[in-house]
Amino acid sequence: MTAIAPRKPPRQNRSQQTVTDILEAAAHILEDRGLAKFNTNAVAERAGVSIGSIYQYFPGKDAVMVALVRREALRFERDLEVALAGAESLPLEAALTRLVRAAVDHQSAQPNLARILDIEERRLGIGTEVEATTQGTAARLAAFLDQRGVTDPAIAALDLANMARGMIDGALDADPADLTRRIVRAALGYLTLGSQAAGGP
Amino acid sequence: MTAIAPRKPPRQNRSQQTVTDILEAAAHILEDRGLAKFNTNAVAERAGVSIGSIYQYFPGKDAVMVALVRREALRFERDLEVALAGAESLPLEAALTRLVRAAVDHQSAQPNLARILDIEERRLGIGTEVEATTQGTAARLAAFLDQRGVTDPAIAALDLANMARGMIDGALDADPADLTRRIVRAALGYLTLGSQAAGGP
DNA sequence: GTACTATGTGAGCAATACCTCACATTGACT
DNA sequence: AGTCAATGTGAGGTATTGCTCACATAGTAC
Repeated sequence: MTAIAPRKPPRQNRSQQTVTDILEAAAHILEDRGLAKFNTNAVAERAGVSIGSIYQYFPGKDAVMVALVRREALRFERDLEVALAGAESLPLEAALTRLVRAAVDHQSAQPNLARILDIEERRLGIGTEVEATTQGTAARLAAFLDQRGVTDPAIAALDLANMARGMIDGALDADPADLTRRIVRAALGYLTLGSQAAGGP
Repeated sequence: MTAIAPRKPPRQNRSQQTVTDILEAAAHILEDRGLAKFNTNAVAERAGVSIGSIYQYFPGKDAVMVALVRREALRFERDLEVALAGAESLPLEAALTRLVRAAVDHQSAQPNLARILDIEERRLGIGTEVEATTQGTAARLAAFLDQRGVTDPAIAALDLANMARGMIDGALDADPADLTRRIVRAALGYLTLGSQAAGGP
């Protein structure tokens, strides 16, 4: 069928490796030195490639950021999937604990990177392709909540994710002890407490 | 007493007004055009002053940011104080609702500004004077929680603040309806649920 | 008017950033 | 060895930014 077929599958091994190197370098720079030091020259040097190579695989600096956001989002989604594997029969609190622990672990591994990616995701997300990837995670969480009979799974998924993110970001370098349990407590309250609870004097 | 007294009180009216203009311009630029467009030239133009004037009252660009963070933190603290005035006799949920509503209102007024200031506060807070101002708000919240007999008021104050901030930031431009009630539910769960609740099958 | 200080101005410097492009290198295939 | 396309290089163009400093203006006291 292909009238103009490439004569052979062009070896993508090298280039794929270069792309990986660039993303790895970008991640390390963001984690270790912050967003301000994240520039094309630094990334190229850390990756062991020239600046030109970056622009061979990415249309611009922001595209590297987008790729990083997507990669990390996919990894996190995979972690969530693992945490939820076989958790259908667990009681709500136990299942929530597995979810929250996955989130805490993910953010703990590279806290600065995770924070920066959250911020950049918002900045780049206005009208780009980033949202699609991130919404996969939200959809997975919403499905879990739906199984549990939560009234408004989509909104609840968003709220719980934002809640956990906020608490983790703020507490990681302050009071990390028992953080998972604290978050689970709040999540349980959000999910189980009725609209007007605890009114008595 | 004053051996070397200034011969008269130097009129601070003009300069005070210039400082206010600069801060107001900075706030508007951050809210309307984002952190990337926040540069000295833009601030000076928006404020109707020259670039030199900025450097007459601030040692650098970051100092403008710090001043903005402090101003907004003070305003928020004042809002919290108002919300808590006469709330001692209210039941926990009602008092929490007043607190959360104050936070939601504050972030809703200038959501982008609030988000950016949160981020910049963290970036600038490493070793500067910003922390002192922000910790005032946390201390006020901790005192409220202490009155209610909360076990670990300092940590709880931090957790609740981070929780609310995360949920508000994420939901403001998605599902603002009932946001206050949703946050209160999570906060109530955090505060009232025992360490190991809801275990039964 | 004169002197003096406080306040305001903005052209331009130094630094840095993103990105281009003409060129070098590599490696598969003949 | 020779050819060709894919891949890699990095000096430098262009643009922007934070900031300085020599100067102008305004207001007060005499």
